[in-house]
Amino acid sequence: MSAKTKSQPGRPRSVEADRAIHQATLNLLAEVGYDRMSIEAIAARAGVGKTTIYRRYTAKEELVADAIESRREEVEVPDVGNLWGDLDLIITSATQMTLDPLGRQIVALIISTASNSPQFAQVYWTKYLQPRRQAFNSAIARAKTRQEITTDIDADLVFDLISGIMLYGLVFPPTTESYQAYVRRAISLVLKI
Amino acid sequence: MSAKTKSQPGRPRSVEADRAIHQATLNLLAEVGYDRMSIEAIAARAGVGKTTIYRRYTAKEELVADAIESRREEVEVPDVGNLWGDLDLIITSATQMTLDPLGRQIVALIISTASNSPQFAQVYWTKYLQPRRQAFNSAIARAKTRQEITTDIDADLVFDLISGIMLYGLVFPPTTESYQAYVRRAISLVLKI
Amino acid sequence: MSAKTKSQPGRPRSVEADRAIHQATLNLLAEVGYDRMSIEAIAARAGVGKTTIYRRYTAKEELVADAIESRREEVEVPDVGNLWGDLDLIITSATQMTLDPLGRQIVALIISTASNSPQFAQVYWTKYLQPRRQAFNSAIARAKTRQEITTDIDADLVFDLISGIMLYGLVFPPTTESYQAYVRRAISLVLKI
Amino acid sequence: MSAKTKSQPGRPRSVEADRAIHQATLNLLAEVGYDRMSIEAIAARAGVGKTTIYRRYTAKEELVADAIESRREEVEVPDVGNLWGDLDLIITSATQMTLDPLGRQIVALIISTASNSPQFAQVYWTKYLQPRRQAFNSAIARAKTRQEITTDIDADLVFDLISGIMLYGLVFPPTTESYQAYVRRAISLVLKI
DNA sequence: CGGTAAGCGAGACGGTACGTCGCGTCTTAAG
DNA sequence: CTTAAGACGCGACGTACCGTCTCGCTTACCG
Repeated sequence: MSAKTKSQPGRPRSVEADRAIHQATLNLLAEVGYDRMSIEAIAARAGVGKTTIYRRYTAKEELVADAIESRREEVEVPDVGNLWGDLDLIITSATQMTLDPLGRQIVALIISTASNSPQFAQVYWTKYLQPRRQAFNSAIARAKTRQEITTDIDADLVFDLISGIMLYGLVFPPTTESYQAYVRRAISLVLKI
Repeated sequence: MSAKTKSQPGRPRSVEADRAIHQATLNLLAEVGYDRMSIEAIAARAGVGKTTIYRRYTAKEELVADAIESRREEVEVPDVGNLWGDLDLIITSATQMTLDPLGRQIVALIISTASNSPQFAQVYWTKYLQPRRQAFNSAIARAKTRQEITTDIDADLVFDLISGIMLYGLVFPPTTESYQAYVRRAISLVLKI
Repeated sequence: MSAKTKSQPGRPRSVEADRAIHQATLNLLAEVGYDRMSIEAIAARAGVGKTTIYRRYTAKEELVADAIESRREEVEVPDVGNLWGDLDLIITSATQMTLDPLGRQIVALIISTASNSPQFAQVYWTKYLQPRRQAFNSAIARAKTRQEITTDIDADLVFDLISGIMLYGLVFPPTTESYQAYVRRAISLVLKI
Repeated sequence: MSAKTKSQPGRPRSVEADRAIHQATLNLLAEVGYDRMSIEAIAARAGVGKTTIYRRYTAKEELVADAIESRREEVEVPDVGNLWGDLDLIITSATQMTLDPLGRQIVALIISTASNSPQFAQVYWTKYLQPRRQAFNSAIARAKTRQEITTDIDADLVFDLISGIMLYGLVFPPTTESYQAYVRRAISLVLKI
């Protein structure tokens, strides 16, 4: 008895509107950034009444979090055969997200708001951090198998340290070397290799 | 004699107004936070016309950066005789900044905006990070002298890693242990001690 | 059936707001006069957002012209049986308008602005001048019937002359006699009676 | 001995500044009109500090009245040998004042403010009306001498009626004939010629 | 199959804050 | 003691969005 799809009375919410709202939100986020992005502009861009947005979301945060979450985004789990190859892929994948304007805005937004807004922190965690942490754990496990790493390491803490330095490097970009080189140097130090 | 202090024509800007604006800005920042803080309210609180603020700053960022910069803040360079004692003092000093509301807001603000605004990044760097980096370097040097540390380490990079994990821990607070314990564990790992 | 009353989409404009705006405008006009009357004050007095006013009117002139026009004002067409009786009523009716503060302000405003603003001139013409001109024409016609007047006169031009002297007398009030006496003297001269 | 030119202590007021202020005031009056003309703009245009203006005048009215009064303006008293010739000259002289922008603004200003501001009424009276009234009186007197006019007329009242119709014609311009023709027709009627 | 109930676009509503302009006063140093 | 310059506290400007509220009009389902 699938009572799950119990239909409510009245006209159902339009999925077209959902899509249009998500799209408009992401476009505007990329173009003007979170702060300068007005609900009014989103509604106009999506060709939708403001009511239709406010019926779905009570706060701008919710709206944007949902829009970000709706983005299809694959995090590939690489296995190129050696540790540094895997790590480079992970770093690159994490970094290239900041290359298009939307990615930059999303990162900036997460940094800005994650600490205040569980909303965003959650989305960011499950959507971006979690998959990469898993990929990282797998890479480390494989490296141990290959005996590239012999010592016991706290993979989670190492991952956090690397995430931390990457975050820090975005906020205060290194001046004497490239971002990539800087991060690689940090990883070396942490992994003692 | 250089004519540096060449006086401009016209009535000079009021230093009283400067002070009042700084004070009102910091108070409101602590009370309602950066986003909800209106220029109008600052002017009212400071007993000053809006013009007087707009004459000095073209953007809210500038105003707040300047107000933060104007705060007298001593970063003591501790020397308690052993490495962990020194490190604990540094961590604590960095952490306790987030204890009063103003400190919390300032940190949140820096995290929020530093990546977008060179303005804030610069202030944060010279006012908060730089002194602590120096203190850290001294502590490491003393530890070497005492032979608590024998290996050669890249103190700057280590400092960045620690700063990074502290930042990361603010954005995604650890769930299974205290912030302090989390940071100590990370430092241990990085310093291999 | 013509589709004249084709209803626009969206929420219709509030007639309550219309009324409140008119009333507040007239009150403030009477209290402080046109120049010192701020849109902000009107909005506050009417319990209405500034936007609601700016949505309806692009200029203060328009707003005030509309408010004045909305005033119900009867111009009685007198017939007391002889010419001078009729004329006195017309003069009095025109004059007494300046007795309450609102009337004074409206007259002052029309005098001030009519030459610059077709807006006001039009309102004043159709609302105040036209009815009186008609009343005057009727009075003259009746006087001819009664043979109080024998010569042929250009009633419109005479009316303009009288209006002119009344205007002139408001701008440069006579010093040696009353306004009413001054106007009567002028009418005598023009009508050669 | 002539203590008239008793010199005050301190620096005397600059007559250059006086002239510059007058000139700037008249220029701006012509360009943007009385209402939109700001003291700040006058000071800037005149190359003068605001203080210098406020020291001389306490109100905008005073300033403008003084500037207008300072204008050199000749009202010629014509005598061309017959009444209508004289009258035409007077009408023309009065009318052509409204041809350049400054003239238009001055007339509009006088109409606007004369009834409220004795200041302006006085200036307008002595500077513009009085001379023309005298010219008119002379013309009438000469016409009597020439026996162009035989009846006794109240020249002052007639002048006021003509002034009135000219004012009225400026506020509500005649639509079926020229201003000049309209005024001539009115004069005919009043003078019964 | 016709009624009922929610969703929809549009856009007006009372507000708050924006950044600008001008007011009339004041404070400088220079003359 | 005046001057040019220009900062000051203040009040209003006209605009942009906020989140809420009507409108007339679809949609769907349910009895």
